[in-house]
Amino acid sequence: MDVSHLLQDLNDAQRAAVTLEGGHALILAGAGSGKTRVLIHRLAWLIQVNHVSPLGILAVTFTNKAAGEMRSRAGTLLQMSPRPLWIGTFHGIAHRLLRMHWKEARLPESFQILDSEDQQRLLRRIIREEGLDDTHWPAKQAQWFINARKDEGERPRHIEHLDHPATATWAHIYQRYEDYCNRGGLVDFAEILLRAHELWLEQPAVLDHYRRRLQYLLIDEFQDTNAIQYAWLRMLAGDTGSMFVVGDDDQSIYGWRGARVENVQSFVRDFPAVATIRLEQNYRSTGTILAAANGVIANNQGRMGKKLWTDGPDGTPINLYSAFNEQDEARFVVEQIRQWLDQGRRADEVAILYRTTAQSRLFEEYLLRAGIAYRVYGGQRFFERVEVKDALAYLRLVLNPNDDAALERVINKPARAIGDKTVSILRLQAREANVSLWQAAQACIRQKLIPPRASAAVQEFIDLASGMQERVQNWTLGNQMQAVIDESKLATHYGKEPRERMETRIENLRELVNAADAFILPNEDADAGLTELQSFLSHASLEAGETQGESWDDCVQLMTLHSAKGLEFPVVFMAGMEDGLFPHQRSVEESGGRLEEERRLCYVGMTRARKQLCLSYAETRRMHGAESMSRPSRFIDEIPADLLQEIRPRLAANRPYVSARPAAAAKPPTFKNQEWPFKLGQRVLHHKFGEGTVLAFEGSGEHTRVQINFAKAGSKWLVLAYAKLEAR
DNA sequence: AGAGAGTCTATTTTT
DNA sequence: TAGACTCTCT
Repeated sequence: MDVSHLLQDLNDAQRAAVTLEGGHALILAGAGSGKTRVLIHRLAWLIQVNHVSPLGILAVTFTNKAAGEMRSRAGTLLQMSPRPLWIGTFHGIAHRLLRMHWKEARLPESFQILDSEDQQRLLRRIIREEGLDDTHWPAKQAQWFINARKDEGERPRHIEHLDHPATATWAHIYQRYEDYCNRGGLVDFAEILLRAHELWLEQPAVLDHYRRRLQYLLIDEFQDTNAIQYAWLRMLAGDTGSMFVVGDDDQSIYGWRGARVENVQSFVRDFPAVATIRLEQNYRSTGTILAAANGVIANNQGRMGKKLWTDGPDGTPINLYSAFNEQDEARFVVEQIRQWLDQGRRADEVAILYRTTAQSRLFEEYLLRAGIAYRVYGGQRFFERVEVKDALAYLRLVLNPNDDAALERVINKPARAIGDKTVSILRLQAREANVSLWQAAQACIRQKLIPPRASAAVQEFIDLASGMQERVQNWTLGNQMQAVIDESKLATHYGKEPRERMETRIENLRELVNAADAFILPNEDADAGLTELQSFLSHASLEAGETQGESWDDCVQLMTLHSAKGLEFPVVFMAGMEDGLFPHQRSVEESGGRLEEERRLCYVGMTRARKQLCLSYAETRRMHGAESMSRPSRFIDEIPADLLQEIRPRLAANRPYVSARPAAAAKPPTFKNQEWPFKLGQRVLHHKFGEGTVLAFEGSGEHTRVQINFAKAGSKWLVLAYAKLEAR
């Protein structure tokens, strides 16, 4: 067979990686070095050259998006259906294992997945139920504690230092939470991984089956694996499996949620004869951008070592803008984008990256005002919307009435006179008898433990749910969804909200029915023995859907530095480059390599840019309602100075104090007071805001601002130099 | 049950 | 400062 297509267009290092003979491999793949390409070509190489059965390969990624891309690219390259390949996220694959081996994993067949919101609600309830004060014991922290333990593979019984009172309490909450989950057949995200690990630990026969079958393991973004994921991989590989691991220690930015860069080093230690290959040639950025990024990351200790290079052009210098405040920064960035667009370039070639989500707001404001289309990454996803989750909760009850999380969510939604009082009696009963709320509810009615009125209401709810269960059983998913929404009368619940809010909710429910209608049971889920309903619900939790269904085309991209990982843009703005914001204060204060992680984040951000990179910072920023001054990010100092070019506006905004920084560029001509082109009270015309009256001037020289009362837009302060006012 | 007042908190996010 | 959240009162 001709396999030249597998090696064409690969550089030497890439080729070496793809064609490695057996054994284990660590591919240290720098940003933009063709990492995904190597992974996919390796996969194809195994099949087409080494004649490995597609069934013998497991490829693991972190996000559904990455898994999807890998699947489709593999299909294209191999010219075959990627169906038999096991490609998926850690969670997706672990989930599949649990579905196939629910008995061995000691789970009920219809176990449900709790997303983090469900988990947090459940925890809040447990904490209150335990009589703990939830200001001292916040659910969020409990969630953090439990997930961190699970990520380390620890059950409550494993937790030591029970003599430490706080830890003892958290462990106790963990235990109670576990009881709840087991009772209702509920599994959170961390639990999926932990269970899958325990499944193999406790069922040698199952492990043996998969060890024999999956001999070739390809892992993407290895630097993001946590302890349990690594343990799971090691277990699967055993002594015979072959690991092909791709990652970049310099792009490890998820330490705060349990990722262990050390796994990269451990890998080399734990597996024999690991071949290490570095991919350092970069196909994305200009020489200048790479030199700058290299300069920054070089300040980190204990790296595996890697230096990106390109045989492309050096490109333009990195721009640096020192803004007076955050408003000025946003104004500047948007104006730069305007200029870019005026050159006839596309908006979707531009990204604005920032450290914290809150920073997006100002940019949105200014973009909106400038009439430039934009898209903000992150935010609420479809299957996480309240109304969608409410409707799904009913569906979950249809599948498994013991799902306490679902029952609690909707038992009084819409209001059916089942108040807190009643529900807490149910909880108490459930806890005492160690049964689910559903069972407890029936017991309470039978034993007359709740007053007659409430009892009737609860009975009504039980009838509703079991009625749904019976009737809906053999219907199509879409009809089930519709029936559940109709019969629950959820719409009446939202009916009381403001009109606009209500309409979107109803619209989303309609969309949910459409999604159910359009849902096709994936083959792998069918193979795992899932019903359509089970599969749909699992999908809703494991891939909560796109953030926004909005159009994707030709918008300026706004996102945090974290969510920019893996993406690239011709033009990148990194905003808020201030010490305290980036690196974030919390990371500076905390020990444990947090600062180095911030530096890696900076490295990730910079290497997103293909042609142009522009950094900006504000000397003063309004945060949490207070004005604060800060100095430029230390990361800026780490960029070789000759690569930076400071951008000065023709006229800067008003500065209340003199910057200590030396001005790099010569100052452009400035206005003097006498040269004000307008008089107070004069009528002026603005291209956007229309006609108005000059109310005041502020500042002088290049800082001159002018206040104008516009007939339509109201009163505004504008920087004179930018306002382009016309006298009337 | 719902409005309105008061309180608290503010890093990053996927599954 | 603003938004989410809780509590209180009707």
